Formats: sequence, structure tokens, C-alpha cells
Amino acid sequence: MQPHILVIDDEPQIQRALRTILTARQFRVSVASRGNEGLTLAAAQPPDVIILDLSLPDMDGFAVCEQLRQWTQAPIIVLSVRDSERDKVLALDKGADDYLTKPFGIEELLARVRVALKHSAQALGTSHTIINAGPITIDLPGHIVTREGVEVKLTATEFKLLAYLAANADRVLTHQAILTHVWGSADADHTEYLRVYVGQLRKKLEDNPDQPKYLLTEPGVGYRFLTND
Amino acid sequence: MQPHILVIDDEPQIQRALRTILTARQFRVSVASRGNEGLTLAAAQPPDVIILDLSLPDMDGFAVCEQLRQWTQAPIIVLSVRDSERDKVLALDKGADDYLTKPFGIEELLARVRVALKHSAQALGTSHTIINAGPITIDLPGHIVTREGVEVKLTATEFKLLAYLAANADRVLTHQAILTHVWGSADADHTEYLRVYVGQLRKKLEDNPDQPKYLLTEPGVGYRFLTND
DNA sequence: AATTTTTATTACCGTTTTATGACCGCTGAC
DNA sequence: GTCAGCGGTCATAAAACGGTAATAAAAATT
Repeated sequence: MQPHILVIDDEPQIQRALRTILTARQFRVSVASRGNEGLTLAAAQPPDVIILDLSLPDMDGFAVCEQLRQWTQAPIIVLSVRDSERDKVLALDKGADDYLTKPFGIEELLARVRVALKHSAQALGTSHTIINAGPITIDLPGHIVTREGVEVKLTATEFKLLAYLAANADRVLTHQAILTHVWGSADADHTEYLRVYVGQLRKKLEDNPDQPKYLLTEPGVGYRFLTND
Repeated sequence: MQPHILVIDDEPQIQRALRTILTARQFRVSVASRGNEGLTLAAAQPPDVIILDLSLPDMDGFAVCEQLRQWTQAPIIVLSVRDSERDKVLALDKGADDYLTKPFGIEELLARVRVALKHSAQALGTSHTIINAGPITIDLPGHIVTREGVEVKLTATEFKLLAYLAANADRVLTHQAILTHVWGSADADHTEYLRVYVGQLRKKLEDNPDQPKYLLTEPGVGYRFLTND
């Protein structure tokens, strides 16, 4: 299957140019003019790479980036007319993978898209937006978690934690990795947060929180979300 | 453990600047002035991120990139005075993950290093380094050890020890080397730890712990993990 | 401004793990 | 033979780890 690229940019000439060039290179292309539209499209058809313009009519590009990162790890290439270092650092720290200042060479963009695709190929679970594990269903873009069909209400942090574990299902995630991803690198040593929040998730999701079947502890290492295929 | 960054650049002032800044940010830094030296260093101490200047005294930066990609997937951030699109495309297609034109802002570089580290962390989680020895299977990233298909529960230290022995399979590892790697340099002389923990591993892994087939003692020297049946 | 929800933080407890010492047996040197 | 040194085994106290409940602080809602 051809890689799928989502372009979020409101300038018509950029839209046209990118669509033409990317289609010519055999990519499947979706285009959104507004941030919200982009988020919806991304959720409906998970792209392999996202090209995101920072200046959008309806919302801040940084915010779009942040929102996307709540549930997808697809590479984000940010485009912007602004060359300021502050913007670059901010975008990259909000989860962007690359930052290109307009005007840019089309061959450079394509090369950077190739790099992004290489990365997205490495990160497997990216394409699944809905994860199942026994009676539990996690709709990542929709921020909805259900157990035996009924919705389970999770707080923002609980969801972020579960989303990260589920996006890397069946793999061990170290305390460090989880903490830096969910709480930020400043809290990388607060393993007590993990104990508390994993406990809360277990209480809400597991049939028998004492003997978890899905949210497993890997003693001395971290945690793992089991999907029991 | 602090992330390790390898800088390959021959300009003394860049060397100095990067070393200072990166060290201040708690990274472990190695510096090479020539391409060959860089390749050797990378092999000796695999870095988490490589910062590579394209213009080197002894060899072409593109070639260094290509060579590195033969065996490592560590993210490579290319630095160059040349802003030409051709160079960028070439470098990225040769395996670089990012391309920064000098002069660059130090905060931007740091942000891009953070992005690279994010990628290298992900790559680690997905690569399936599995070691086999007779009935024993060791899944290093998964932290899972099985014997005849059934999972063997190991403690964190037991696993760390076994992982180190298995990662250097069939080679003799001295008491010193093992102790510094698993327990840290402070405990480098406590060979009694080794006796105890190797014993525990044998009990859990060997068919006949008295006559080990895999976890061998090298009298007076150290231990060796055998994979050859 | 008051109330509720969420997040950060602490204290405590049971269990597991780790560090560590005592003891034992083998092997080679004298 | 015996003794020293090395490696293996067993037992155990101390420490670390993970789970849970409670509470304080902050944020969001009303």
C-alpha cells in the first residue's frame, strides 16, 4: 500500500503544489485547510506522515501538534514562514519531528518526507487508532475507553498514560520512558506517580485489580500493556 | 544512564562549543576530528545520537554517513556550511536523519538532538534482538527469558547479568568487566556477587546446574555464556 | 466565590530482591 | 596429607520496590 500523507495547510497554492508533487511520487494525499479538519482527517485515516503548517485559520499550529501527539506517533513535519529559533524549538518540543522554513526546496521536502517515512516504518503500532484487549477498547483519537461496551471515564493523565502503554502494546516500557512521555523529562524519576496512576487504571479497567491481566508490572523495569491476541 | 552523543567535526571551536554545551546538558560526549576516528569511536562505544560535520579532513562526510548506516541505526544529525539543496537531499538519502546549516542556533540543535533521542529510544524498543542458546531464549528489549518455551522469571539484576553475558556470547568476560557493567565500578571487586548470581541463573536456566552447559566458569578469569550447541 | 474534579505528594505495609557472611568442597602446591 | 585459594551453596538481615489509601494543592466548573 502506498504511504499516506496528510497535509494541513490553508494556502491554496501550497495545497495544490504539494498535492501534485506528492501524488506524482505515488503517495496517497489528504489535504485539510483548518486545524480541526486536520485532526479529524488524521483520526479517520491515520497517515504515515503529517505535513503541518504552523499558521492556520482556526487554531494554533503548536496546539494541533500537541493534540496529534496525544494519540499518534506519526512523524510531523512542520512548515512555517517564521524562521525564529523560538518557534522551531517550541514546535520540536511539542512533538514535531522536523521544521522547514518557507520557502523551501521541493526536493528537500521530499527527502525529509522519505526520512519521516523511514521513521514511521520503524514505529509499528502507529497505524492502529483503536486498540482492543479483551473487554477493553481504546479509541486513541476519540479519547474514548470502554470496558464491555460501556464507557470508562478516565482523567486526562490516566488516558495519556494508558494511550502510551496501549500504543506500545505487548512491549515493556521502562519507568523512565513512561514518565518522560507522560509527565515530561522533569519528572523522570517520580516512579511513585506511576504506581498511583497504574493502580487507578487497574481499578477502572481490570476485572480483578489485584491480579491484573492487562496492565502488567515488570518488576524492576517498568510496565507492559498486554493485548492477549 | 545518560545518553551518549558522538560529535564528528574537525573545527576546534565547534568541538569545544558542542562539548561544553552538551556536557552541561548532562550528555556523555565523544569527539572525533576525522571521519575514520569517528567510525572507530562509534563502533567502540555505540552512541545514541551522532552529530556529523560534512567537511572532514580525511574523508567525505557523505561516505561517513553511508558507512555508519551499514551497521547502526543511531540518528545522524548532519551539520554543514553548505546550504545547497543537493547536499541536503544527498545527505538525507545517504541515511542522515536531519541536516542543519551552519551557523545554527544552539537551542535549535539541542531541540533536534532531543527529537533524535526520541527516535533512537523508539528504535531500541522495536528491534528484536533475540539470543538463542539451546532451549534458552533471551529477548533483550522484551526482558523475557524462556526455557523450553516457558517463561523464566528473573529479577532485575539477574536479567542484567544474563543480558550482558548473552550480548557477549561465547566470549570470556572477566569478573571486573561483568561487575563494573552490572553493579557499577564501585563494586568492581565483589566477585562474591558473581558467584551468587551466576549460581541463581544456573538454577533457573540449566538442566543440570552442577554441570552447566551455558553459563560456564572460566577459572581465575571470569565467566562465559555459550551458545554453540 | 463555592464546589467539584483532578493532580501531586505522602505515609504505610507486605513482598521481593539484594547484599553479605558462613560454610563447604574441590584442586593444586608444598 | 594438609593447607590455601577459589568457586559454589545456603541462609538471612537490610533495603528497595510496588500497591494502596489518604491528603494536600491546584485546576476546572458551577
